[in-house]
Amino acid sequence: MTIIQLEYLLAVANCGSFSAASELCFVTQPSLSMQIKNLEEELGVILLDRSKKPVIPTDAGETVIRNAREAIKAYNYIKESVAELKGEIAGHLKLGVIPTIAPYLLHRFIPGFLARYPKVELEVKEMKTADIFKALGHDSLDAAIIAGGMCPDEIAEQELFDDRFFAYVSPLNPLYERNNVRIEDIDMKELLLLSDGHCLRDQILELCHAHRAVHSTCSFESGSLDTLMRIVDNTGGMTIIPEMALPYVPDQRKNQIKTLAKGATSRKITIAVRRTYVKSSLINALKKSIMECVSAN
Amino acid sequence: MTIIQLEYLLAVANCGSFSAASELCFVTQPSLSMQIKNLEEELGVILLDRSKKPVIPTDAGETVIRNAREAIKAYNYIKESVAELKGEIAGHLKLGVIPTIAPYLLHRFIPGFLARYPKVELEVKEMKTADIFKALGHDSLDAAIIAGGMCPDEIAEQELFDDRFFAYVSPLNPLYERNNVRIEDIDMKELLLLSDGHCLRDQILELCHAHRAVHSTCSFESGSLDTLMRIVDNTGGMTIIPEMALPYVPDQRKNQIKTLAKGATSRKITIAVRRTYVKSSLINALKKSIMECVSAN
DNA sequence: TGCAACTATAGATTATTTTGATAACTTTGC
DNA sequence: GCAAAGTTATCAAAATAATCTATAGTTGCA
Repeated sequence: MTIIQLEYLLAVANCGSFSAASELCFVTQPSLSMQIKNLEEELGVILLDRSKKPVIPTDAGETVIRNAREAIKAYNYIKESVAELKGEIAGHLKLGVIPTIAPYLLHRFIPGFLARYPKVELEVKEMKTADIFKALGHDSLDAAIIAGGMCPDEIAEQELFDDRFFAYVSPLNPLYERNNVRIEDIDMKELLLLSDGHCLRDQILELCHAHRAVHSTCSFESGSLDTLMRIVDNTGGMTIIPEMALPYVPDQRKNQIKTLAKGATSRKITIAVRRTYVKSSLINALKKSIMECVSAN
Repeated sequence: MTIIQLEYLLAVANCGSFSAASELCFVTQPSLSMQIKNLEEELGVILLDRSKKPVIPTDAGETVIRNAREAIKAYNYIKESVAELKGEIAGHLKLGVIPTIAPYLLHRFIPGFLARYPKVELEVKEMKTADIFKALGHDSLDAAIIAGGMCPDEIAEQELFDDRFFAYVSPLNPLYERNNVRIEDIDMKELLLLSDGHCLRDQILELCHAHRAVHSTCSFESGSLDTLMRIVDNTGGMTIIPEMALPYVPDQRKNQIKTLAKGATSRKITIAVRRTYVKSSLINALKKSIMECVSAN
């Protein structure tokens, strides 16, 4: 039983196919098949059910895969601890970012981060929060930038900064006349929201429901805040946007931005990592880069 | 960085010598030296200081060794979990037993245990409690049978049974006339004790000190209870022996055994294992075997 | 039935590990 | 200080293991 065999097994478990896994591992398919066969022979159990499409683990396979993930984590942590000891900021960092943060934050810290730590290979992926938690769980991600506050136990959060909410109101909307919008004045029928699965959507709904019991359906939904704002511009509606989106509102639209009155009208931006065997030196470097470019404002 | 390299490293760390480690790993010394060199090259740090005798780890080596132990544990646990899944009671079990338990318990359960689980390779070692805790820490032992109650945090105990204390009194001693001895009647000058490091010695001292503040030096010390009893027979002294030793007192000496009056006059016999990645199926089998032969009395 | 996509098998090739012999280096005792 | 003993490093050859290419055998789907 070698580390390579375990890595091949995890690759198959992750992508549900021998041939796809072999590409991921940069070997030919027979090579990978052979190693998995050897592993099964040594353990004396069939680990994968090849008759199913996609290939799924057997019960024994589930157990081995679960434990193998732990073992590989501990194994990788050895190299990591040495790098940290040497003070080297190097290695591969897989970072997830939620869609309501990515367009406003990524381009600000990534150039600086890469310039400062040239040995780091950064791989960024835009993902929704639920997928991020799953990916952190089986090491498809090392860390993620999310709106915090509802992490499962096995994920740890480090707070970066607070991100206030603002109303973005169409000139055709009666609220356009105000400079400060009260939550209870918002007409839910005119509130445009992100599509399901975006945590910003849930946060905004929660914000509104805290002030009124009505559960209203929304007239339009989109996956992108920018799209949402453009729709607002051309209808009588409104939406709620985070502070980090403000600089990207065109100047002639700036007067459509309204502050929100009182209450917990903000989200916390955090870095989420799994609790065991994190690439702590890389994460700290990342945190430093983000904090610097945020506080530079 | 392969598992074998890590195992070689741990072997050197455990025995302080390349050549000794190579015997332990069943390879030649050049082979082991080469692999360690490769590991050092890959990690980019010197792990072992060869100038010292015995060879000691560098600071980086300490870190790597610590993390490698964790990784190897997790790695071994994979096989173990499969064995457990298959319901197989098999594998290698390294068991430590303290000297005041070994001669009275081992021979009773070992034959039955080995007969019942023929695939288990049992390796028993008589060790003092402090050494057992250390050995459990770096996997030189899988489990141990000890007198419980003072385990460090990282060691877990499972209670087996209670073992009462009895007085074993010389016919020449005034207490010989009694059937029940009170702790406070014992003359510390006549109490023979095991040599330093035996936990039974500490337990008895504690027992006596709880009843009187005097701190007396003992006139004689031995490493074996049997020796102690033979000395008692031929002097006017006495000692304290555990219940499990009673059947091995010769019949003509049985009347030298006296019960002890009230108080916590017993020790708890427990199985100690480290908290992570234990060979739980093996341990359970062991526990079962011991409990059966103990309750058979 | 036949095509497409997938996994298994086989033999040749390449890479890695181990070995045995030996050299270089440390300690220890005299 | 200088052998003698013990320990680690080096090197080329042999043994072992992993990979590749090519191909055969599956399975699912039209």
